[in-house]
Amino acid sequence: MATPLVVEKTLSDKASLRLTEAIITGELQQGQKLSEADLATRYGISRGPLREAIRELEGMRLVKRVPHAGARVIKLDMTALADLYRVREALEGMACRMAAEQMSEQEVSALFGLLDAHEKQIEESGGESYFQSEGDFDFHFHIAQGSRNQMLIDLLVGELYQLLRMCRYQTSHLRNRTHMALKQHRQMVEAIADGDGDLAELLMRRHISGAWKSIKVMMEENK
Amino acid sequence: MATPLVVEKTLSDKASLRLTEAIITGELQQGQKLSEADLATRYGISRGPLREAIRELEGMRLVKRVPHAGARVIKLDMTALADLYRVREALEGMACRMAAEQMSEQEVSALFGLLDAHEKQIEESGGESYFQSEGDFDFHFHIAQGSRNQMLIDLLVGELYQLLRMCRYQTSHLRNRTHMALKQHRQMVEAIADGDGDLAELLMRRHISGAWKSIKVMMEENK
DNA sequence: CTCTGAATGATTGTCAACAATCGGAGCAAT
DNA sequence: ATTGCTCCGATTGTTGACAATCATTCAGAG
Repeated sequence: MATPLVVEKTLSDKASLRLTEAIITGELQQGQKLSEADLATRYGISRGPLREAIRELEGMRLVKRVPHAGARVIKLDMTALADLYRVREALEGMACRMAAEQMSEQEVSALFGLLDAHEKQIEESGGESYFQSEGDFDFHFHIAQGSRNQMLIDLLVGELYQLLRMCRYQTSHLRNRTHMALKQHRQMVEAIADGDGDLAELLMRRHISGAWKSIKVMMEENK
Repeated sequence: MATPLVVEKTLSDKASLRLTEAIITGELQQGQKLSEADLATRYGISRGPLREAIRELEGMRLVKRVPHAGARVIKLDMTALADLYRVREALEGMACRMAAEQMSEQEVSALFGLLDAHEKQIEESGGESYFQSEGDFDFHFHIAQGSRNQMLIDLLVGELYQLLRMCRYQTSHLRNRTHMALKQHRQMVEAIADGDGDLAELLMRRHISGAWKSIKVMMEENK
């Protein structure tokens, strides 16, 4: 395959990526104002491309912009997180259903392989949660791909997963339910292997609403 | 109500609105290239704001942009439409469930009033389809609002409904199922009035998947 | 005749200066 | 002391010129 090794990117695209990472990792804190002049000089570009990058982030719902007053990083409060998980429940549920209807056998066996690898990682790291979080993204990413629905894929991978990563950074001190999650993932893949769309969607929705309930109580405890 | 009569908007925001309408109404045809210089002079603004507007449309999935090659209006082919209706099924289904769980009595009775008004319109216009299409938007808009989920509302109203309007313009020659749709709307509102989230979601999903099947066969006939 | 590749024109990407707008400090009047 | 006004600095919005990139054309070699 002759894909170019270096994909030429535009300055605003690069700035968009950098800003995205800065927001997700908390380098730019929630609610913080984005100063065009400051960021432009810091990134060594002019304000033109930077403004376009901010417009792009606005489309990804990472910043909110108000005319003549600038852009601010969104605040992921409880309400916003509740909204996010509800939307995920709907979209990922549908993705899981469609994956069950359309994934090839190879993809399904690749999913099984992924689960085994995750299990191994969890055992080796003694329940260390970081790897499982990465593994969780892996899993959901593959399910989304399996739906064959490009709009669904774009919404999940391009927008919601960024917000989810932001949430994970914020709540990284909370231990997460790795074993429970892995078990649920396995159940889903089995439903997918059976081509059982109804069950696959049901399981994914339970998985996500369960995750939300767990996060919610933990956040209320630690607050 | 003391909303300001003249809302000061930025040039790129105005350009964004104009472009959106131009794309939805077909003034800018599907797949057509957007020339920055041409559009800028036509709208009487410079290329800076116009570029930002295009970035915004990209976020709404109305155009696709490729670096150094410009932006083109998306093409709503069968695949894209199928994807769209599937995503709508998931999101509006969830919205309908949440509306059933959270709408106030006043909102529910307002919904009943809306249905009566639509019925009257349909009878008066003898099944004229245009009003029903507008009425359909009204209905789905109110359901989305009733979910109280801002992310869901933004996704549906800000992105998907624009694509849907574009689709309606494209298929306006096809007669649509006004009476069937009205009946289904009424069933949904009754489920919402009962606070029956399960049923409300089920009905909405059937409503949308049914609409898609109907559109699909009509498009295949007329092709 | 076909294919390669260099010149060229058109289009997009970037920049720095200029204009418009907002928010707050300071001051005066009640 | 508080309210309202004015001015001013800071920030965002806009512009036109300049640089970089792509697509096309056309000349020439095989």
